[in-house]
Amino acid sequence: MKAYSDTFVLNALPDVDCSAAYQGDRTSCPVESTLAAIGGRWKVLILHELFNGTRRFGQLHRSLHGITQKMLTQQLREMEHDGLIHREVYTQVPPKVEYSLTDLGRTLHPVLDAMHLWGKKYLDQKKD
Amino acid sequence: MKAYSDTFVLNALPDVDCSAAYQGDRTSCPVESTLAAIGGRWKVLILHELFNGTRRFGQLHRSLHGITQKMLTQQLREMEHDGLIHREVYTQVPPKVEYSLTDLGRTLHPVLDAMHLWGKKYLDQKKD
DNA sequence: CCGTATCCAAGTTGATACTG
DNA sequence: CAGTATCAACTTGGATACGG
Repeated sequence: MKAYSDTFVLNALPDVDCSAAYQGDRTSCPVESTLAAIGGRWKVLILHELFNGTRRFGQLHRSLHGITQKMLTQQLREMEHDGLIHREVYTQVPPKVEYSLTDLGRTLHPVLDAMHLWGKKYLDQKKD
Repeated sequence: MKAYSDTFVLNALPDVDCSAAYQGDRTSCPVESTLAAIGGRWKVLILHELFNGTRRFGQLHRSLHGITQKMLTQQLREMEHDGLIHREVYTQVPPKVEYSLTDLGRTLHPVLDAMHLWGKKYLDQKKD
């Protein structure tokens, strides 16, 4: 019980009434906001790509095996709207569009890192 | 760019090919597994409750304003199946069922904590 | 008290074809 | 190259009623 209390800032959680988060929108609870920002079908994979550097639309399309153009555009637009990524359009023929992380987007790294660490432990444990 | 590289274990991410995660199931990438485990409509709120202690079904139902019995049962069953929570049935009349976090469930704390911290920063920034 | 069963509305994702 | 547009399939969540 006390195993985590001195390791993590646990009582950061209760300072917002997350139990009442669903009156109206889903953003009253910060955890829900984070989930909304990265919870899309492909968003963490897109973030993973962009953490490795700037990418063109076509590059992302080829890297994220199985994604359709529609979904890629849609997820990128949402992340741009949320301020996580930057979209740079080069007016030329043929067109060229580059996507990169914003400063805010880069601050997601510890979140993804925590999720990655837990996921690995979880997958290991499931083998038993 | 190097702002985070010495603060976090960044290159934990690329050791699994997350880009190819969607061939077959959605669990090849550890980050996706974590998302699957906590991504339900009410799961982080349920976890939040259970981090504060053991709860009866009715208690959860009252705390999570707006949740239906069907959804509460469904989310609890999924989390039980994933090994995050423990379900203790007391065979008595009227029936009594208690839910609590497992050890694995408790290890989610740093994840939720990271998400909570980021969400707060995100919500603050959106006010501008 | 703690559920299950059924039905339905809404949202999400995908397949496919087309365009500046 | 980097998208849009349209339609169909699938998934999710909720309202309601009933049961041990």
